Amino acid sequence: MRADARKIHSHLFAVAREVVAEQGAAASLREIARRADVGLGTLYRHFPTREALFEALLRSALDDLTRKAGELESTDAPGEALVAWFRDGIAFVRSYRGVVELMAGAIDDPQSALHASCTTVRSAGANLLHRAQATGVARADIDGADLFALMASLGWLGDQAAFAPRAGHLADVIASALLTDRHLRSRKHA
Amino acid sequence: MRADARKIHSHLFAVAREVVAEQGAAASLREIARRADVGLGTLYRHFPTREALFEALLRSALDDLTRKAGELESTDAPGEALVAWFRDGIAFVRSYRGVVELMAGAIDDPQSALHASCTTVRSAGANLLHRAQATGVARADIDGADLFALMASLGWLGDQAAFAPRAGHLADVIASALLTDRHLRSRKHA
DNA sequence: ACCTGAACACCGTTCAAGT
DNA sequence: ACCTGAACACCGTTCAAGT
Repeated sequence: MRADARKIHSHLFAVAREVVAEQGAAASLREIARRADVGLGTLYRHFPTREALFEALLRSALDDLTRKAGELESTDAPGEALVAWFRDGIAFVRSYRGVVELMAGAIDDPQSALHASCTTVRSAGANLLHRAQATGVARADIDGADLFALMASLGWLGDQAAFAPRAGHLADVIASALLTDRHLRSRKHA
Repeated sequence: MRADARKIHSHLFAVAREVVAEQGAAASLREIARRADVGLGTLYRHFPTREALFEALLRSALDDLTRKAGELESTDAPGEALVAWFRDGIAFVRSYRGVVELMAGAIDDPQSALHASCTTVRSAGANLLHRAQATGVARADIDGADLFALMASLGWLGDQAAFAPRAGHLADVIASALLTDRHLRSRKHA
């Protein structure tokens, strides 16, 4: 990439982060180009799709989330690790208002620039889930895709003004539903 | 209303139902007017907002849902009634793809034409929830707003192609989380 | 009393023309 | 090699003009 292009790229990235933080994932691409003082075609050249832009915006938070799953696996008990990561996952999908819609559309679409990111998150969660299921503390009738869907639905709740105040509490309710009685009893006795 | 206007009104209603069934709640209003062979301003005259149109489209299904809550209260045990109505509620919010977003926006906005419809649904559910809580079969730490939010989130899952296949199963998982151990034990012994 | 559709202010996406 | 912005095909919403 030419030096001037690299400069525009990072400028666009910074402006996009700002606009998306303000207006959410449905922000107008025209508005981003406008604020960056760049032709609309230039934005498309650097980020050919909305998904490509978000892939860039989310990359570092995504890497953090994947790393976190590994850490929790070595530091926490299976049930606690699963629930803690579930919360981190919800926080991640709430990085930007509306991003969860983009992720829901990408998880089953190999063409999407966000596809790999989404499947990585799903796998990281599936690992923690399987570990918790193997020790009998997580219910056996859900899989990694279910865990991802539940995370997404809680992210969506947080995006809706009317539901956001209760989203945290509902995350607790659902997190507890991931665990088995055996786990819940053992925590009471601890 | 003049006779010709009444005729156009019911024609618009029928065409809107058709287009929305095909394209979801985000369908273009222009497209509806076009297919109805009516000026765009005429659509706006009959249904001044998207919410007003959906209020009309959903009215009868909404009435059914409210009546159903009363019926279940007199025919079913508190826990079973709650869970059965929870499923009906999810089916209702799934009447049309994307309608759940409209409802989420309306529940806390008294200006919305859908506001009354949404609060009616929420109340009907709250009654069944309170009854189940009074007999100790539903967990005490959720309220009618939580129940409504959970229904909405499951409706949203059903709207996402990637999540829809598991939405039914996830509804089971969450429905069971609404109930207490006491209820679940009593069912096992039955 | 009711209907019409042009007008306005926006979108996303593409691509010939410029530097 | 890269950037530009007009062009195209859409939106939602309003409102003067018509019947």
